[in-house]
Amino acid sequence: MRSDDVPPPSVPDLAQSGPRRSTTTWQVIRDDVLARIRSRAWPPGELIPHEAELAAEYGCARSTVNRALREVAATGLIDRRRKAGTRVALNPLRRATLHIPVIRQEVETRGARYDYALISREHVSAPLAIRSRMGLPPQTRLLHVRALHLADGIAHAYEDRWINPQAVPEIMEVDFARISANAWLVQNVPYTRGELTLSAAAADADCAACLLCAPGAAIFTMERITWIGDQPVTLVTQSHPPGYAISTAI
Amino acid sequence: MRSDDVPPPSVPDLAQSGPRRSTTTWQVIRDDVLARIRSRAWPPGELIPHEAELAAEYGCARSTVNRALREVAATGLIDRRRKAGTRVALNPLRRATLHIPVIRQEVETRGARYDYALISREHVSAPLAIRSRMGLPPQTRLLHVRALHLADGIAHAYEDRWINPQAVPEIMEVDFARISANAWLVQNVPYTRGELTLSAAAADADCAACLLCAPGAAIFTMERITWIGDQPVTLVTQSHPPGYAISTAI
DNA sequence: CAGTGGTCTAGACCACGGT
DNA sequence: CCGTGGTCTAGACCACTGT
Repeated sequence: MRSDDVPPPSVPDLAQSGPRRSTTTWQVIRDDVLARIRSRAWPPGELIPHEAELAAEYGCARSTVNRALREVAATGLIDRRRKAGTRVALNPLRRATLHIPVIRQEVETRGARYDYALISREHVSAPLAIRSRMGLPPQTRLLHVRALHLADGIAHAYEDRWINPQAVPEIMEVDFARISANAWLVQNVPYTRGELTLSAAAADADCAACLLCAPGAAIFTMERITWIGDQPVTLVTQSHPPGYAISTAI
Repeated sequence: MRSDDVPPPSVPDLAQSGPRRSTTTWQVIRDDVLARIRSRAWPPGELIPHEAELAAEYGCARSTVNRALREVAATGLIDRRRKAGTRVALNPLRRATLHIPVIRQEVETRGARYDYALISREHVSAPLAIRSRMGLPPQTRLLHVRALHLADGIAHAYEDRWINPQAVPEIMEVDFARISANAWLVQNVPYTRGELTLSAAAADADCAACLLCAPGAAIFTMERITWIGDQPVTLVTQSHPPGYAISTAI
C-alpha cells in the first residue's frame, strides 16, 4: 500500500480468530467489508458505498476495491449490479468451496497403503435408473464396473461405475485389473462438464459386504457424472463406510 | 459477415483483433487454457507459458492473463508459483463451490409453504460429545434446541442445535416458538468463522419419528459450527429425510 | 439518460523462491 | 542472483440497468 496519509478506516475491530496476515490492500479491504457486514454496520439489504467511494476511503485505485468486492461477491454475501450498486445480500445463500478428495491421495496422505481391487466388469444393457440419470435412450449398452478402494487392505470406498462406450470406445480394451477405471479415464478422457451429487444411502447387500458394514447402514455417497459435450461419459457412485465425512470452512 | 465459418480452434488461433462477442478476453483465455489442459495439449505436470508470453499471444495486457489464470488456479487445475511458473496440476485436487441452501428459501422456491416447529428447549450441561466438538470445558451449560422445518406440513429437516450462552447471552430470552434459532442467530450474531461438515448417519429414534422414517434409516446430515473469535457460538446438525441430495457442477 | 460495476491497459514495484 | 507471479495504479471505455 502506498498512501499512508489515509487514516485506517473506522471498522469495528471484531475479535479475530487468528492473527491477520493479509498484507495486501485488496485483502484488507475484503476483510473490512466482511467485518462490517458481520457486525451489521452494513445490515442485510443495505447499499454499501460504491467502488469509487471506497477507493477514496482507502486511498487506492478503484480496481483494487473491485478485486476485493469481487472476492466477497464470490462468497454470496453481497449482490452486485450495475447502476443499482452493491447490496448486502438479504438472504445470504452461502457458497463454500468443497475440496473433492482424490481417493488415492486421500488414502496415501493418511500414511496408508493404497490398493485397488476390481470386483466385476460387465457389458450390459443399462437399467432404467442409470439410463435416465445419464440421459441415454433405451437399449443402450454400458460397461458396468464395480471396484474397491483399499487403505492398508481395508475397504475405504466402494465404487459402482457405468461407462458409455459410445463416448469412449477405447474403454472396451482396457484391463481394469491393471488400471482403475478412474485412473484410465482421468488420463485419457478430457471431459467438458461434470456434476457432483452428495447424498446418504442405505448400504445394499453388495456394498455392505465390501465395506464390512451391516446391510442398510448409512453410507455417504458421492455420485459424479461427466460429459464430453452432450455425450455422457461415465456415472460413478463412490460409497464410504459409516463415519466418513467431508468438511469445509464457511 | 466475416468468415465466421472457421471451426472452433482446437489449437486456438490467437492474435485476436476484432471485437468480442459475448465473452470477455479473460474468459476466452481461461476457456482456452481449460481446453488445452483437458485435451492434454498441456499434459499434467507440464509447465505452461508464462504470463508475459500468453499476453503476447493473445495481444492483451499481462494483468488480463493473470486474471484468467487466477480463475483457473482457483479450480485447482493448475499450480502457480513465483519463479517456478505455472504447471498443470499432477493430481488435480478438484475444488467445487457448494451452494449451501437456506432451508426456508429451499422450501419456498419449491413452491411449498414453510413452517417451523419447536420440539424442545432445555438449558443443560453439555454432553461430552458436544463439548469436545465445540471445544468447551466440562460443566459448561448449553442451550439445547430441537426443531423441525416443514414443507407444506411435512418434515423437511430435523434440527438439533446447541447454543453457547456465554457467546450470546441474549439467546436465553428468545422465544423460539416465535422465531427460529437460526433466524435469530443469523439476524443477531455476526460470526467470524464457521465450519461445515457433511456426512451420513443412521436416524436415531427422535429423528426418525420426526422425519417419518425408520429408525436407523440413512440420513443426510449437515453439521455447522460457528465461532465469534475463539468462542464457539452454536453447533447445529440438520438431518434430511432419505432421498435428500445436494449437487454442484465440477 | 446517467450512474454503476466490469473489463482492460501499459506500465510499475515487490515478494517469493529456484538456481 | 534474477525470473516469475502478485499486486497495484491512473486512467479509459464499455455494458448493463434503474429512472
